[in-house]
Order: sequence, then structure tokens, then C-alpha cells
Amino acid sequence: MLAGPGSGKTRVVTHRIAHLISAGVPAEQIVALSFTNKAADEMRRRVSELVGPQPVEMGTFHRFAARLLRKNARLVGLTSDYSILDPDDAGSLLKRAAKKLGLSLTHTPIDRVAGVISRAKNELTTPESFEPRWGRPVDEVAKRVWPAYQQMMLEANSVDFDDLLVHIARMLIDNPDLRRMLDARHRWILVDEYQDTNAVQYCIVRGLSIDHPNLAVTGDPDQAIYGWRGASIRNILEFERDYPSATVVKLEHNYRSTSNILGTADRLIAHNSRRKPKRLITDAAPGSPVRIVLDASSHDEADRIADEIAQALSDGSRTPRDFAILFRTNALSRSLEVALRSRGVPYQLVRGLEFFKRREIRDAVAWLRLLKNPRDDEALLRVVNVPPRGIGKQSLDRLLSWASDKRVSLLEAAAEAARIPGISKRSGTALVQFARLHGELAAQAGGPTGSVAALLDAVLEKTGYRRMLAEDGGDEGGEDRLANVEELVTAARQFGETFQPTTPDDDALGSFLETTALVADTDVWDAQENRVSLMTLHASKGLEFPVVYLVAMEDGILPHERSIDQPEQMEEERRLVFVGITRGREEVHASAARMRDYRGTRRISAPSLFLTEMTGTETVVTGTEAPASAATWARWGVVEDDYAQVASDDSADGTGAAPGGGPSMRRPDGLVLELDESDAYEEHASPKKKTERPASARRRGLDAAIERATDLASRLGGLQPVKRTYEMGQRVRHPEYGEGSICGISGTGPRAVGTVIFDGPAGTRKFILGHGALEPAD
DNA sequence: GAGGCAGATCTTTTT
DNA sequence: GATCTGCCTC
Repeated sequence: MLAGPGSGKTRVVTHRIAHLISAGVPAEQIVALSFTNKAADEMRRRVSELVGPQPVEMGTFHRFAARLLRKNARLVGLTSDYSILDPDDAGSLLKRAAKKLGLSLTHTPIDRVAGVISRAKNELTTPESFEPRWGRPVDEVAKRVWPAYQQMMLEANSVDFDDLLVHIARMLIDNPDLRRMLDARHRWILVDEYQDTNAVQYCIVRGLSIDHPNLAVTGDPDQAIYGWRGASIRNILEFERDYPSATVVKLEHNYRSTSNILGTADRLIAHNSRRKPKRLITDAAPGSPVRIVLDASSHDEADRIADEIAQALSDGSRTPRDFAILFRTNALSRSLEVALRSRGVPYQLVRGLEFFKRREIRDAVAWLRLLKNPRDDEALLRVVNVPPRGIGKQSLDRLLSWASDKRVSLLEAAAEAARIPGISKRSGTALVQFARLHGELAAQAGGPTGSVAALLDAVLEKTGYRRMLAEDGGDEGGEDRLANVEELVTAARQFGETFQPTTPDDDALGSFLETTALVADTDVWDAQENRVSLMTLHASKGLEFPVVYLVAMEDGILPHERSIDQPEQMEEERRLVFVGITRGREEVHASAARMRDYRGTRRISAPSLFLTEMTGTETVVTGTEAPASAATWARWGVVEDDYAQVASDDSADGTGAAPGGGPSMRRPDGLVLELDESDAYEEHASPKKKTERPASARRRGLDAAIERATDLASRLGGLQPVKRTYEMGQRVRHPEYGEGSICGISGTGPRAVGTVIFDGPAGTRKFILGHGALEPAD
């Protein structure tokens, strides 16, 4: 399903599940994969509304993989008690690996190296097959540490986030019998947000749907915003090749936003060249125009928005949960928080990881991990000297090298610490005692009947952690931290109450750890809470709000400075804005500030290119910094509009994405890509030319993009794009709705919105005229 | 070994 | 701005 924003995707997915079940498909054979737990929970809720609670497997890719891995851990050299390391712990393990190899990290920051490895894993590259790109020192370092890192992971019976998926993918590739079994077991698969799947995820889905290709995926290439994580729209484009009998369904009708909002979103996204043409159709009224506000400073921006919200709240026209404020980076939230707080407006910052990122929470969870998996060295390092037990860096270094020589875990080494040369008597005793403490707690942890909350309580008590926090009344909120830890105990208790083992080897502690390890930002966001939501654009995917504010749309921030010189990344940034705009149901306000206090410095920047691209008949430009005559802005807009016209002609005809119909081209790596720029070219050229494409179209990346602008411009000289003009009262024909007449036009040019009264039952509908959905009826 | 301090460093988005 | 690092002193 190619499904535009607000087209009822979740509804389609849930109804499909419900339909399968009522058609007699056993619920255990259905797997529904999404990207956040939130989305999965929502799906589950809606499915049980339709057909009652069902044992359908619903969750994130990572959760699904984690459970599968637990059942088959032996196949990849792990035990079912394996730990999941979060990026921080994984990073520090990577650091230890580098140190072991004596690699200097001064010129290659560790998170950069981690990023390269993560990226490679998501491409399903192995440490052996990984090839450093020439002239990239980070790659060279990655090439060398990766194997050591992986070895250490294995010895610690641990995986990182990426490994969860990679292990499953490899398992499916290497074990044909198991693959067949799992394929048969998970017969019906549904994947949401398919445009954001990467190679590993693709591999997993593919592996489970060869014998039983009952696969339903939904996605919108225009909302692909995880390219940096290796997601690739090629998964959508290749779909029809891998599953030749696939049917493509387009959901183009938007039930969410006003036509002004949709028009603006569409105008913007038309500037992307690499996309499947797709229409946005709506019956909705125009609503208020999308507002573009230019403020003098980031503080003005925050104050203005807070004032507007406070005003709407006090006159009763809105309630706090109607509002969302979206931004590019988390760091941008601060001034908004301050402004909202000073006006007493309740808000929630959607950054759920915060809780699980807190030191005290991580310490407590690390203890649980160590109890579950005694080989989890990273967890041990985290808690071994908290509260202080007199075990310092020196002793730990000795312990580490001894353990690594003897090939034992740190915990095993700790038990022997008294005998390890170089470790002082005092530290040695402390380590031995630590090991003994672990033994005591582990005894309590044993047995699947044990409650996680009780165990956690014992940990806090016996390790002296709770006492440490209680006594640390002074400087930095030992009280708060204590409260947080107690909150974790409560969470564990609640978890224990609802926990239902689905398989015999399911245990509460393991599941609890899995849950804490795999929470996402948006998972903590609570739609019920009546608060203004503050979140990143990425986190907003899949949500909707009556009123949306897009802030800090400035050059260098919204097209992020690291994206500006790369055309593909610019397109992703543009999609990000597209996602942001289409979150809005009734009002969208985009803003930029001339001067912004950011990262401790003050920066002056120009309004985002995207603001000018959005500007048109559906928008108004205001604010203290708005050009008085609107001339500068407007002229800028006009120039952009010419470009917009070129781009819109690219996608003027919505048929390009029909199954197998669109022209496609093969890249050297064997992928099939559809490029709209060639669509545009083809559209007006003779059909014969289809096979001999100009060399320029074959080139990609920077070259192609530079070429495209100039090349396309010159080519257009000889190729007149089909220009249609419409006027009031004109008779038109729509392929689906039949004939009608235009009874209203708002705006001008290819983006104008026309209202059509159809003769048939379709009634009155609105269209973006330039989209080619309508033809003149003679 | 613990704790405190100054200076360096680095800042996209996330399961 | 915030956090981490290395260095210093007790």
C-alpha cells in the first residue's frame, strides 16, 4: 500500500488483521511489525476492538527479533539470557575493544566509529567483508575494532541493537530448515512504515515470506526520514520484483488535514526529484492558510508561540493536547519549555529515553542485567563501584586484563580477585565481596516465579544503593534520584502484574529487561495527557494534532548544516518538513528566527529554503521580520515557483507508480530505481526513446543533482510541458468521479486548488489542479 | 582510591 | 550548554 499521510493506514492494517482472523487464519500465524511500541500498542488496541483480544504477534522489529533470538540463541553462540546493550554501553565496550588493540581514538571519535559499524551492520555487511572507503580513517579504525568488538560481545553474551536484527537475518540465511519452519509459522506478515526499513529488516521480512508470501506492507516514500539509519526506499521499489504477484494499492485520499495544509505540503515535496508520484486528495475545506512567521529572535519566537497557545487556552477555543511544537533537534526545545512554563502552560517533552538514560536507572537496570547474564561485563563495570567500594580504575584495569587473559568473565575474575597480582588487598576483598553479593542476589533471582519488583528491591537494599541515595541529600538531588529508582520499582511491579508468559521459556526478568532496553522516545508520549507536546520531527511521525508549530526553520538547522551540500540528504530534510506539515489537521504555523541562541552561542541565519518553497497561495507570511512589501520574499518565491513548476511537471501525472508501469533503471549494484526526472523527460518524448536514456539520468548523487537543474532547464526549452488552465464554470472529467464543472478556484498556477461539482454521486470535491487528476471535458 | 576542578570537546535525527 | 576527560590534591 502506497499510503499518503492521513490516509488511514493504521485503519487498513488493523482491518486486514481483523479480516484475516475472522476468515479463520489462526492469530498466532500473524505478525504485525511497526517501528515503535506505541504504534504496536495502538494496533493491538484497535484489533481487539474489532475482533477481541488476539494472540497476534505485534511489535517493533527489534522486539520481534529479540524474542526470536531468545528462542534460538544457541544458533549464534549466545544463551537465552543474553543482554541487550544500549548504545552507551555498546559504545564503552567498543572503546575497550579499541584500547585492547592499542588504537588511538584521538582523530576518530568513538561514536563516529560506532556509526560506521552500525551502518555497515544495517547493510548486512560482516566484519570480514567490510571494506573501508579510501581516505576515511574512521573506516580503517572500524575495520580493525569491529571483529574484536564482536568477539567481546559474544564473550559477554551480549548484543547491541543492530545485532538483534543481524543475528536473526543471518540465522534465516544460514539455516534453511529453521527458515522454512519460521516462514510456515509466521504466515501472514504486515509491515508498517515500510519506507523506513533497511537491508537487515528487509532480509528478515523476505526470509519469512518466501514459502508463504502473504506479505502486506504499507509505506510512503515521501515520509522516508531514516535514510541515515540505512533505510532505503529501494525496499519499496524492489517489492514488485521480489513478489511478482504483488498488488499495489494507493491510498491517496487524506482524511486529516485542510486543503491549505495539504497544498502547502504538496508544494514543498514537489521539489524532491527522487520520488514516486503520488497525489494528495481531500474533500476538506481550505481552512486557515498555513502561516509562515519570521521572528526577530529565538526568544521572540518562543514567547510568541507560548502567548498564542496561552491565549487559545484562556478563551477556551483549544485545549493543551491540541498543540504540538515540532523541531529538528532536541536541543531546540529549551527556550520553548521556558516560555511555556512561565505562562503555566502544561507540556510534555517527548524524550522518553530520558528516564532510562538516568544514571540511577541505568545502574539499577545494570544490576538486573548482571543477575540475568553473569557474563555481562559492561553491566558489571557500571555497578561494581557504586556505591563506592574502594575499587578504582587501577584495580579494574588489572581485573580486565586478567579476565581477558584467562578468558573468563569479569564476575568470575572478581571472585578470584584476591589472587590476582597487582590488585591491592583492599580492592581484592571488595571485589570478592561483590562477587559474593551477586551470588546471593542471583539465588533470589533464580526461578521464574520470582517477582522482578521484589528482586529489584533486594538489589537496592543489599547493594546499599538505596542508602547511598538517601544519604546524599545534599547537592544533586539524591532525593529525586531515589524517587526515580522507586518509580522503576513501581514499573517493575506493574510489569509483573500484567506479565503473561507466552512460551514456557519466557521469564519475567528477561521480558522486563527487554522492555526497558527497547523503549523508544515516542513510547512515553501519552496521547491522553492534556498537555502541549514538544518533540522532534522524527518523533512526530505517525501522530496528528489540530495545531502544529514548526519552529527554527532556519538554514543550517532545518536543512541541517550537515545535509546542505548533499542533495540526497537535502531531500530527506525536505521530507522531514513534509512529515511535520502533514501532522497538522487544522492549523500549521512555521517559523524562523533571524537570531537564535543555540548551543551556547548566538547565531544569525537566513530563513530555511523550505519556507520559500512552501510559500504560495495557501500560505501567508507574517512576523516582525517579514519583509514590509513582501517583495523580497515574494520574488524569491517566484524564482522558486519556476523551479516548482519544473518539479511539479515531473510528477504531474500520477500514473508513474502503477505496477511495473513506471520507467525504471538499473543501477550498477543491481537495484531498480525509478527516477521521476526521467519520468518527466519521458513523458514528453517519444516512446522509442525509453530504452536509450541519456547518460545523465544514469548518474546519481551530487553530479546528477547539479546536472539535473541545468540539464532539465535547457531541455525544457524544446519540450513544452503540457500546460492546462482552468476557469470557473469549465467542464472537467475525473477518471473516477466522472464529469463535473468547476465552481471555485483558489490560487493560481499549477498549484491552484479547484472545487468541482460532479454530476454523479461524487458531489463536491477539491483538487490541486496542477496534478492532472482532472481533464478538460469537451 | 576518592573527590574536585579546569579545560576540552562536541553537539541530528533513533530502534 | 552540558558532559566528559584528565589532572591534581588529599
